[in-house]
Amino acid sequence: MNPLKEKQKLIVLVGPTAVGKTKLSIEIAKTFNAEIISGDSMQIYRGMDIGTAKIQPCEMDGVPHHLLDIRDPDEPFSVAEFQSLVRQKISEISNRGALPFIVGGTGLYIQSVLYDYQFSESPGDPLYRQQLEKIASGGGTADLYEKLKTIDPESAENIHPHNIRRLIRALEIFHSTGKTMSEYQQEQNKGLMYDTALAGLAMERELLYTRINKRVDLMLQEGLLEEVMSLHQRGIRDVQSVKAIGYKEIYQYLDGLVTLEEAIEHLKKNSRNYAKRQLTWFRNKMDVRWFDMTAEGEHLKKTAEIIQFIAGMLHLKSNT
RNA sequence: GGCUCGGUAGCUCAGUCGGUAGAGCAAAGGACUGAAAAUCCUUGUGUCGGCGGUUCGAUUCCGUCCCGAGCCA
Repeated sequence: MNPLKEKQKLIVLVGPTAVGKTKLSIEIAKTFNAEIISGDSMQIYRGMDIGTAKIQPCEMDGVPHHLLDIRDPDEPFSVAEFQSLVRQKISEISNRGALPFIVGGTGLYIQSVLYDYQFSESPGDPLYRQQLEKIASGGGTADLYEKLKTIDPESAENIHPHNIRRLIRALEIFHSTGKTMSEYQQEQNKGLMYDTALAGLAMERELLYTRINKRVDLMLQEGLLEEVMSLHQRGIRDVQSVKAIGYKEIYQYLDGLVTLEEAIEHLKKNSRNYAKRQLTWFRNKMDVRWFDMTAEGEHLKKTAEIIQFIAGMLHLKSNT
């Protein structure tokens, strides 16, 4: 990037699932004439609305939304694609004089946009991947790890020997490009790519979990079961989309492996565990300014604080 | 009212022939560069129902009380 050129401004709102990002994002977007880019790995899929808690058109209140419903559930997607799509969107939105505003909960995806993540030219080699998976499932995981240690000791340091998925990817990068994963990482710049206001919503854990449990019940009332059944009936299985929380658990029920009650319990538990993983990422990998949304009575006050923080960071005037 | 069985981690329970305890699940913390709502790593959680007694020492044995379940009246 040209160092003389000013960085583009960007608002980012992160937080764990069910913390209330969607509702707040509309208020913020309207204040700053912003357009929202979804930072969510599962809301990209068409027909997966209830289970991903996707915003409904009637809730958007005129705020443009991007990167929702851009794939069918049987299509693959990746961080690298997300990164390049979002970079494009940020430029487009900036060029038309609006503010780009990323809202979502997928840490890696958002991180790859904010920072200069350099992905290899290799999107993946399914055949090679299958070979390695076969070796791994045949008890050869340790051999794969030894192999990685010889070709890319630095990455091997960072990957646990049992983490087969990341192990295979690291080997795959070298196999198809001749360069190691750590070489790619060394080429990237450390700083933020944009002039960023990064806000995060937090909440007392107990309340967050209560909200998650309640939201799952609400999703069921709204027809989650039917939504998942229609994917199931279309024969969609063993793909990324259907591994999403809310879908994989109900698939187990539809396949007769568990009762509906068990599926719902798993769904709630997986959502809770997911929220915790999200928080781990945001806390430790991102420089987030946190806002505690625990007290419901202070919602207005907190919203004002967030708006003030964004305006201050980006030297903006809000149009309220 | 009598008898029997039980009360140990947030839950379900195991155990200690007397030296203050452990599994599963839940939970907490962490890692993460083309599957990330994925994948993977680490870790506890305790007045062993209350009060007395015996004992150097009781969660364990004895007494008593409280609570729950069952049977008898």
